[in-house]
Amino acid sequence: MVIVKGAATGQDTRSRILAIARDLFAQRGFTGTSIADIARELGTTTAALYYHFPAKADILAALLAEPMVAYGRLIDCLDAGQPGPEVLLDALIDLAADSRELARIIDRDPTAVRIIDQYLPRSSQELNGAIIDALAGPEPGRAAVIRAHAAFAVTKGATLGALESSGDALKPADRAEILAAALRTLRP
Amino acid sequence: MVIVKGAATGQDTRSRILAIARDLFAQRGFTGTSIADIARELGTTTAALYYHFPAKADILAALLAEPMVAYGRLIDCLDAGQPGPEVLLDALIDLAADSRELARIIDRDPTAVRIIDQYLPRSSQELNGAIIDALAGPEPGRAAVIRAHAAFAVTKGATLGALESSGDALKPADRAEILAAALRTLRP
DNA sequence: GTCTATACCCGGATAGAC
DNA sequence: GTCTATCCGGGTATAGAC
Repeated sequence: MVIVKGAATGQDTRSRILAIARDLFAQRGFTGTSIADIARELGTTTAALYYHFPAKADILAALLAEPMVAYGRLIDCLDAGQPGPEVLLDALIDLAADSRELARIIDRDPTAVRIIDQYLPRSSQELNGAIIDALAGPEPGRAAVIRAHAAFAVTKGATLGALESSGDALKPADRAEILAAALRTLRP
Repeated sequence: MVIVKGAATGQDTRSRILAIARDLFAQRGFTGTSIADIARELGTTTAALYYHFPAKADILAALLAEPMVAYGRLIDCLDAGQPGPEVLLDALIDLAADSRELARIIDRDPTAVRIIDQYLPRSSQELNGAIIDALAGPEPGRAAVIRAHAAFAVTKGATLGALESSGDALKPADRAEILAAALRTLRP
C-alpha cells in the first residue's frame, strides 16, 4: 500500500532535477549552466544536489542515457543489413523529435560532447559518420556524400524548426513533410 | 619607407591572436577556450594578450565582425525587394563556406551567441527568422515554413560536410550539388 | 609589447552537523 | 535529504616593472 506524503521526496526530487537541468542546458548550454543555477531553480543549495548526483557530468549522462540507447539501436540496425533510406530518415526524425533539447546540447556544446563520448562505446563522431555512410549508399560518389549530409541536416534542422512553433509533439503532417523533403534531397 | 624588422610585431601579433583564437574556438568552443590557452599557443602570457584586446569577448567580436556585416547585407537585401530563393540560398552557402569555423561557434555555443548579440543591432534569432520568412515566401502555409527550415539546414549542414573532406575551399561542383539539393527541398 | 605577480571571483565539489 | 561552511582550482583581468 502506497502512502502519499505531503510534499513529494525521494525519486521525485531526482526527476525534478533532471527536468530543470534539461531546460537550463537547452537554454544556456551545458558549460553555461552552473550547479548553482540548477539548485536555485530547485529551491535548495548546491550541496543538496550532490546527494542525488555525484557530479555535474552525471546529470548530463542521466539525461542522455535514454536517447543514447535509441541512437545505438539505430546504428546496430545499420551494421546488420541495409535499411532503405526512408526507414533511416524516418528514425532520425523521430530521434530528433524525442530528444530535441538533447539534440541541441549534443551538437552545440563541445565540452558536453567530450563528456558524453566518455560514456559511449563509440564516439559521437563515429556514430554520425556511420549514418552519413548509410545514407550515401554503397560506393558513393562525392555528390552522393554531399546529398547524404544534406538529408541528415534536414532531419535535424526541419524537425527542430517544426517543434519550435508546435510545442511538444511533432504533428503527423509535419513529419510527412520533413520526410518528403529529406528524401527529395537524397534522390535527384 | 617600410623597414621589415626581424621578428614581426605590432599589427601582426594581433592577427596571430585572431588566427589562434579562431582555431581554438572552433575546436573547443568559446566558453571551453581560456585566455591562457590562447596565450600558450601564442607563446606569451595572458597579460600580453590584454595589451591587444581589452577582453576575451572582444576577440570573439573581432573575429565575427566581417562575417557579420556580410550577414547584415544579406538581410538588408531581404528587406528591400524579394530575391529569388536561388539567390538567397546561394548567398547562404557562400556565407557558410566563408566563415565555417565561425558558423560553428555561432550556433554551437549559447554563451557566445549572447555575447555577439550585444554587438548587433538585431539579435541572431531575428536574423534567422528573417531568412526563414524569406525562404518560405509570402503567406506561407505550414508546409512551406517547414520546407524553408529544411532548405536552410541544407545550406549549413551540407556545406560544412563538404568542407570537412575538401579542406579549405568549396569546390564549384560541390557548391552546385548543395544548391540543387536545397532547391529540391524547397519546391516539391 | 611583454613580463611577473597578484587580486578577485566563480564554479565544482566535500565535510560534517542536523 | 538538506543545511552551513569551506576548500580548491581555474578563469578573467589589472598593476607596475622592464
